[in-house]
Amino acid sequence: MASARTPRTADDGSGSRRKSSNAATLGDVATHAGVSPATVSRVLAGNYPVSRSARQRVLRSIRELNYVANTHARALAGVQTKTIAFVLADVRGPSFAEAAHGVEQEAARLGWLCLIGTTQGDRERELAIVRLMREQRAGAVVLIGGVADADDYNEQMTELAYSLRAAGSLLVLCGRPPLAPGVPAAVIGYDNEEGAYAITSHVLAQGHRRILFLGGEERHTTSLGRLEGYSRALKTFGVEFDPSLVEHGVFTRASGYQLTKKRLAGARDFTAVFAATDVMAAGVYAAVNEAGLSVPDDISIVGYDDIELAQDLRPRMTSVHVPYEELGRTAAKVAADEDHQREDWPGLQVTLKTHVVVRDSVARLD
Amino acid sequence: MASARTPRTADDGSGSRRKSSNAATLGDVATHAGVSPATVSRVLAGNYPVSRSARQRVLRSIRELNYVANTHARALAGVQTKTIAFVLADVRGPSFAEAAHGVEQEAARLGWLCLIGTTQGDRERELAIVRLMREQRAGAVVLIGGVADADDYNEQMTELAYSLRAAGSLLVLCGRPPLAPGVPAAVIGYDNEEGAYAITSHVLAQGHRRILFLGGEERHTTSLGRLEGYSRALKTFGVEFDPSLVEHGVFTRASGYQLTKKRLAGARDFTAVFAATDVMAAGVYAAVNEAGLSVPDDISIVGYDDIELAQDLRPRMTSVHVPYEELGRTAAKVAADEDHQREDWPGLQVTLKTHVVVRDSVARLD
DNA sequence: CTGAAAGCGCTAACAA
DNA sequence: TTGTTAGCGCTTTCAG
Repeated sequence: MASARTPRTADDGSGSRRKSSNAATLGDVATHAGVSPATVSRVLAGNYPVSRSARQRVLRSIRELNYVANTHARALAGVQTKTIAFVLADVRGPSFAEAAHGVEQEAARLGWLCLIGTTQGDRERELAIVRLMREQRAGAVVLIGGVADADDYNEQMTELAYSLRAAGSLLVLCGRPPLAPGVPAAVIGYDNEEGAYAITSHVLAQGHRRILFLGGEERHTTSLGRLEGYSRALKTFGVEFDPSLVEHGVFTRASGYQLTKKRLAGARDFTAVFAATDVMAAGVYAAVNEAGLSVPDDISIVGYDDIELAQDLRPRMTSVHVPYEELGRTAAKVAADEDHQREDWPGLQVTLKTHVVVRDSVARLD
Repeated sequence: MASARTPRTADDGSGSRRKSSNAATLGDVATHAGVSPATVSRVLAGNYPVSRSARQRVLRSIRELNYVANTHARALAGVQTKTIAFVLADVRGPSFAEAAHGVEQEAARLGWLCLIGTTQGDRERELAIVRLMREQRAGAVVLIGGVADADDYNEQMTELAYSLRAAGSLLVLCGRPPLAPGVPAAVIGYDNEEGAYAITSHVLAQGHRRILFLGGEERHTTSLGRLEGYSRALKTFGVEFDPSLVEHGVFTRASGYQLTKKRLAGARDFTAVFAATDVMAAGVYAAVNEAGLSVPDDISIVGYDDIELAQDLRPRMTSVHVPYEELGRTAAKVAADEDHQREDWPGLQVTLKTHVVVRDSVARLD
């Protein structure tokens, strides 16, 4: 019934400074149930013996007062907040979304909440957000996707890793290269280089020798890794690496489109295009079609990520499958595992496998 | 350089019970700067006069100690946390992602943090998450996308709206029908019915009379709205509504594919398909192609949402454009606006416009 | 302009 | 089994 606290109904409206909400507190529940706050806390936590009758009464009071525990108070009192923060460049990227979904799913399954922040690929903003997350005392901070590498990147990230750990939290790098050994961070990745090597090899095996590589920003770790795989495959096949066949843009459809259009306007000195992401590849398709050329007869195209879109493009696109959802899921699992709080936690590095999915976008050159 | 605080390096490992992190607190800063905690707080808040010299010292100490304010403590002390929670069915839905992006962008611009939760379209889970968000004392809770309407839905959501408001928070319904008038919630929407009416009219105007409607779950508000627009257009054109031309599934590519495949296996008694979402429509394309039929010569297809994919399908798909990003942006703006905390806040309802984007997926029947 | 002190709501010793 | 009692880190009166 009426709680013991003064109901601020009638006397309200005359600006009482503190706008404390009138939600029931643990103390209210205790009073209502005729027990001490500690007892209420104990039935809530369920980690301590409480008599049946007391528990019953408390539970009833909770229901009647519509009590909801205050997370902040709880956090302040020293309980690790079960929230895992994840940070990515842009929720709209299908592969990011897939990974985010994995994180979200697993986190929910484990009863964790997710905090999300996006950076638009801006390093500064990323750093700022991670700091913000630390301020929120998130149980872990998961960074999804590559970044534009810069001289001070490693240093700053390393510092963040330590600072997070000092706060009982954990830095999880997801789809991004590891920091120096010994730095307290978990790395959940897949091999960009390997996948790119495999798919480039596939294209080369079909007889192509002039393959245009469309990458993201020049120092973007993901782009870099894929470019390396590309050039290693070239080497394996005894084809000389031609820097003029490498273009840099960003990981969007528009960028893939622009870049391709530009190249198509010049001498057509390539027979295939390897777009660093499927999304970029969609732009390549559009530009090639617009130029009145056919895929794969005139230009072969391959992508990377194997998002759903790859099956909707016509002809269906050959791509490198990356288990993004599992990546996210694993990240969440690691984040939620309290093991990493142990003094002697050895760090963790998981590398997931990728594989080429062959479809119809590469022509055999004879 | 070296901080003044004790580095917990050597003497550690002997399990100190409370695993309080060694992060600097406001008190530490105060001591370091030789002022009182209150002064530090004032400097931080910047809402009260503080002498130049004191401010200088405090600022320096903050920097030197690498101090980060504890959000939870702050929240507990009564400051509204600048976090806006948003809840959606699945981050992977491109239209949701777009809206989420809008929320995120605007929130970031305003200095707010985003909390995210996904429901997989499960009503129970949605309710649970909103409660969780309330527990987090989020400044606002934004619900993105429709839900499967049920008898008690309105009642429960209304209760939530009041309970959120009581906690100084706000319920924002985004792309979902309003609750009863007077309920303290903001509604940012677009007209599902109108858009569906427009695009169905377009198809009818091209001479089609038998249009298969592929919807989501039967009581899903979004699906429902679109179905209504569909049947109203039919009526306008004097075409009788045929329930056998309506199929229900879920808003995924796979569902669109299955449904279409099933219908294609039977008598082909339709010349066009209106998929309730573009994502479903992609599945329709796949099934139609697989059956050896051509779009739009054999089957015309239209979608709804106008996501990027619509331009990548071949032929490019006619669809209803929904300003999802703006939807999200508006939601965030409303959420962050403290106006809604006023006693006499009148509620808010915004309806954004949609429009049909005509591409190449509808054949003219003569 | 500054400091002391009283909480915000909860948890976790420590006693009983 | 239960209650009492300190805090967690910050904000904000209320006095200087």
